Amino acid sequence: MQACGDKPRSGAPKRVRLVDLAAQLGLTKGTVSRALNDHPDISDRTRMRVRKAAEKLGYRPLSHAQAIRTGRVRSLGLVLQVNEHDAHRPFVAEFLAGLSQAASAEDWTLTVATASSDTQTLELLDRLTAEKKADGFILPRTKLTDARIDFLRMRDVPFVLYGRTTDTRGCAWFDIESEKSIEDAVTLLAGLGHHRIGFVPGAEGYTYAKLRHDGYLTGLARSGLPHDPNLIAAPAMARVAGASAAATLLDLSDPPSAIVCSVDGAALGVYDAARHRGLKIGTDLSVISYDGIPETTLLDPPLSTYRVDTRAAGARLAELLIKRCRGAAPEDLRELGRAAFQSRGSHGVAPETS
Amino acid sequence: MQACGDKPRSGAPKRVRLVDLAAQLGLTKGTVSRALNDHPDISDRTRMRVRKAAEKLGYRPLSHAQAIRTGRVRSLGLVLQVNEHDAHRPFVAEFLAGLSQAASAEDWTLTVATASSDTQTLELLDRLTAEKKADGFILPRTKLTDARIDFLRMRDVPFVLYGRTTDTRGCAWFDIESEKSIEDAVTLLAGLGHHRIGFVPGAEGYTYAKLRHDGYLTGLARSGLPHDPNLIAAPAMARVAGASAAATLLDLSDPPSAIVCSVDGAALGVYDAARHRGLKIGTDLSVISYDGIPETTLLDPPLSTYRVDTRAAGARLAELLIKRCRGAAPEDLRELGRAAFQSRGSHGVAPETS
DNA sequence: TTCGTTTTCGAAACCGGTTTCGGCAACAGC
DNA sequence: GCTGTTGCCGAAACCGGTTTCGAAAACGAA
Repeated sequence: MQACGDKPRSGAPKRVRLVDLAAQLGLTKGTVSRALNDHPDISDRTRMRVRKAAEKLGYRPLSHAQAIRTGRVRSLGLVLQVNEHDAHRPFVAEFLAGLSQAASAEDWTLTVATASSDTQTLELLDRLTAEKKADGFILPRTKLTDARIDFLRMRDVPFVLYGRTTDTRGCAWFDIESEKSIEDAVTLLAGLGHHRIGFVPGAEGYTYAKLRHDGYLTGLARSGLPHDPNLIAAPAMARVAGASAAATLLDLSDPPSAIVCSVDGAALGVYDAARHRGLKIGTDLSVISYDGIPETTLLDPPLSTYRVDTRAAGARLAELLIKRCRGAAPEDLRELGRAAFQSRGSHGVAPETS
Repeated sequence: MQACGDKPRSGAPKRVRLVDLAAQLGLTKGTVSRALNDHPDISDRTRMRVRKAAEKLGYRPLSHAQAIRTGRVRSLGLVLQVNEHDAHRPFVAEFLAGLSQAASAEDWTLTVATASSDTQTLELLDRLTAEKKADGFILPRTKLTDARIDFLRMRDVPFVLYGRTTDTRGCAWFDIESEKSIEDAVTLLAGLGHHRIGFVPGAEGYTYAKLRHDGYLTGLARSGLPHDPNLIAAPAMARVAGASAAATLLDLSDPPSAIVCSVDGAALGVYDAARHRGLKIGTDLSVISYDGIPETTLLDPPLSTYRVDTRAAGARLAELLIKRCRGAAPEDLRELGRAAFQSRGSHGVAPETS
């Protein structure tokens, strides 16, 4: 039973402020504040006494009241772009879970906004930084040259990339080395006897698209296969574009016996194109893709793909950004991870007719 | 070219505060503040002059500095529960888009946290309200008796339900009348000659699960069909549970010729169970479901389902909650919407052998 | 015992806004 | 011409914390 004044059945128990706590203890609010924030000029005895009283009275500082002096709101910003390709839609929940869980662990929160264009994304970053709704930002889906990075760099606002970029000055990042996975896929297929391996790139401009493209070429080189530009289709992020990309490959006079896709969304379309031509996935045509979206298990046969642990990525990004906001140098906050291959039924040995 | 002091090439242009703006205008900060907030005791001439200067200098108040006096941080809180059933995962991106877009339109932001249990959800609500990280909360997936509602009601914190609940005191809400859709589905199937229509309920405890169950019963009654308790399977939210629920229905001595699912996730499993028994969906067995997740178009045949415009729902909820935070009575903030039927290939006339 | 440190805390300024209060000037009414 | 409003703005308090500064008290060394 906390010693509440004499309001008998007031629904909302009055918030306890720093001064209340101080009065209760016979100290000044400055002293109490320093005690709670572990300043060295407070005796251990007092510090403990204050802690216990704060606990008992349920004192919790208002974050915006702290922010006014410290300048820090303890919040991570995230501007999601939801329009264009809906390919990354499925990851959002997992990504959020990782971010917010890691943020909560440090008593931070997550401020989310969504934009439908690059311009609107910059406007939102502008507003969020101007009003100081967040201390720093997570930038997903980074491009080779990325306007968000330029903007935040100019304003001296901390940020962490989920991806990489060309101009690395002041950049911290966490990224999955998808290029290694694509390279692996090519090597694996070559080992199964495939000589002609097609590739469906991701959307132009994004760093990961270029890296996966590079990974494809590296895989070919490592396997001693020639590079035929005809085997590289048009970029595709989703089912329909994937189908037409696969169509151009399969209609070649010398079509590939295997196709590697940069993203699972495109692979969905590859299945369509193959079905349409009477090709059986896994025997007539091998497909390996990347991402690990839930639909891949629904396909027949299930799609072999490299699965990204999006939740873990989010968690790591949050940790890095918090460190960055606390003053760590961006050069010390650069990490890479790997996707995990899910070997399922969509790839097999090359057909003999090849 | 703004008249900046004399720092020549400083990367970060110094933030302009209220006092700076006031000094520039030869006014006091109190006057400027009142001018910007449209107080009636400021002349139009001054108000205009202040506005223009604020625009020119790019003045944006710090939201946490305002909050300290006003008590409002202009932020909507959302605690997502991501663990248990991953059935709602696909909606998250759309829901967020709706919420944050409507919030942005009013210059508010969205604070998101994720929990993996009911207890953790309450802990997060506790922390977010204690630190005042949000002015109010959106409560998705409401239950018949919901601890979150009790908690927020007790603390006098504004909230809006995405769903309904039993004890409506102090509750504002927006919800889709899914019970009407389920009722429609049953009626539609009965009209196609189905006499025995099975039902796969949603997870127990959630209001929508009970409502959809009610809708099923209403649909039967309206169609003059008898209610056979054997036709109601165990609750299922996802593919595996859906498959086993469908199995028990299909293995009845007098199995249904149609199955209505409370959620699309369960319907995925119904397809599995049907395939396993050599039943052709759409002819041997009709299936109609609810939600409109993307996977439904991938199925063969595509699943007939009632699609919810999750983005629009999010947008409306944000608008309602902002009104609620501004003092509107909860009783005036109660709205209902409808899902849209996507008639696809998974339902048809009842087989004659029935 | 005395003097210089060190420890510990109170007092007050401070952060950047909002809100209250009071007074001056302009204006109307008689 | 004098008073009573009204319009408009300055001055200062205020919100709830954090941080600085200085002084009293405790401590150690000589």
